[in-house]
Amino acid sequence: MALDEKIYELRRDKLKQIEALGQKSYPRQYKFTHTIPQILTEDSDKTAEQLENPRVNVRVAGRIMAIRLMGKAGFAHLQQGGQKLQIYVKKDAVGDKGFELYKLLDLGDHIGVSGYLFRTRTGELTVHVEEITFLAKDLLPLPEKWHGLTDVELRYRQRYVDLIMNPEVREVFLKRSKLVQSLRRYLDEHGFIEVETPMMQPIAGGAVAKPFKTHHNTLDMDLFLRVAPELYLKRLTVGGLDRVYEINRNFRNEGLGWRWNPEFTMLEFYQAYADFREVMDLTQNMIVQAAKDVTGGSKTKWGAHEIDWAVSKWRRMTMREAIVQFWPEKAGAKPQMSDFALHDSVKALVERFNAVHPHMAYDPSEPTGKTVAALFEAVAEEHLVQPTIIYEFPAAVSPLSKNKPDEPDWVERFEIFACQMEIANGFSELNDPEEQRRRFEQQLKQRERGDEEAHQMDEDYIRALSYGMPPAGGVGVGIDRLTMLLTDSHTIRDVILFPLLRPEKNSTTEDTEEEA
RNA sequence: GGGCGCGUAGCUCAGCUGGUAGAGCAAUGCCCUUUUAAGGCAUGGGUCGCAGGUUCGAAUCCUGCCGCGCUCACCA
Repeated sequence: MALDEKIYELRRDKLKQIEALGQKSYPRQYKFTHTIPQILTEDSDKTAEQLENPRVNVRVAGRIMAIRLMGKAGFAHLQQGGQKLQIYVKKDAVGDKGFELYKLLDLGDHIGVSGYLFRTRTGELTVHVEEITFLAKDLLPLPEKWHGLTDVELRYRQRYVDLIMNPEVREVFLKRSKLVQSLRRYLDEHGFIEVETPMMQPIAGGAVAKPFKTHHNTLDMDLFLRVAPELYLKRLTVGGLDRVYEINRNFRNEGLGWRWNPEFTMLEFYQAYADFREVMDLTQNMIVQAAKDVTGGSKTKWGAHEIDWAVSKWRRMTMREAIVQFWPEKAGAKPQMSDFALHDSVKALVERFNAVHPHMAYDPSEPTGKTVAALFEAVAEEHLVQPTIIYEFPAAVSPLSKNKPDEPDWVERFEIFACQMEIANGFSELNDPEEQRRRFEQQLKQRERGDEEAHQMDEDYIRALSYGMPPAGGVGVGIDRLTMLLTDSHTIRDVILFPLLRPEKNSTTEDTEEEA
């Protein structure tokens, strides 16, 4: 028998002994007067004398995270809400049965105690226990108290244990929740309504990405998990929902990395009668407000960098300006604006860049605009640590945005970068159905070239646009990445509670697969 | 998918040029009525990721596989 199985059996045995003492093994509820965080905020400043007169009586519940028995008395630390409070259990105070119960308790058990607060000889705020109530048993041993749980794989697989042992993990997810709250509040206050659109779609549109495929049995229909809600949200602006947003999951069947998880959460919103500049400003203000709501200030730490979210500190430049500004000296003279217009001059830029840098992928048969966008990522992205707005994107990588009136190969689109990550993407929405059809047709040509990520034709979307979509600006914001920025997390897996992992060996899922 | 690294007790980790497995915490028993990484004495606990190979002998060397991490490529 494995050690943890032995401990499991031993603890089941103790549970029976606890029942024999008259305690319920799995009671239904516990009426508490205080939470542990509450006691710590209310009573941490009180002196020993102040706690004696008048006495502060408390009933609190928590999980045992440390326990020390010393003959006929003992201490334990209870944890609740990520915080710990010490309890003192004396045989004289809890009686024979109460002390028998105390001796049967293990690390990880849930108990409730009633008693009064006092300070120990060393000054620690402690509950002098008069009654212990057993609440639930931990049958499996918790990780070691000093080092805790550090194995990265175990932390992701058994996030419940990670959350018990590592308070900073709890903080990250509390901040993530605050972030989403803040974004919702901001949009609600600006007259947006929240909607939910299909995650299972017959055509996976709205972004350039490989979708996951699934199947509905009764309808005998192949479906895709959505890569973006975009086309559905814009159908809603056609329907008269002038300001809509959705916060939900997108699924992209692509590589994993520190910035990429196959399912990720995105905020998308659309505002009728606004262009890309107006939603750009709105997004910037919304993010600045969110940083304030989550962290309490306008500056946050990310690794060695201090990120200043104050609106006045944001930089704005066009994609072409960014390539010029961050062009590496080793690659020779900085590009001229006119170099971005022609296939051959762009090719020359790539060759100059690749000669002195790790090679960026380059396919001479791809549209010139696509190469420019790739060149931007290779040249500039790593320099974009402070919040920066990059605007004016090539039309070739923007099949859903409006053209710049004076430069039709470029579109009214922007992205927000910080800490070398793209965190938002927005544009003046293309609402001309005939131009949209031409864009889809261009994408189809890229598909024929073998680009699996290129957009498919969506006839119903074009039909919707044909009923007249108001001019609108729309934006997508990566919630996971924004959480990373605001919590100093350096991998997306640290801001996703249950990141995708391969199935565990000998797991039940594997067994059932074999049976099926 | 490519490259690099890791996998030893429930947890955190040692284990040398190959000689048959260790510590701390956790666990079990005993002592201890203000301790706090409590302490003291004693005890139990291992398919050294899996499968082959080399060898008299493998946790250790070799090969393959599985899992994880980092990184590169593709993508947000």
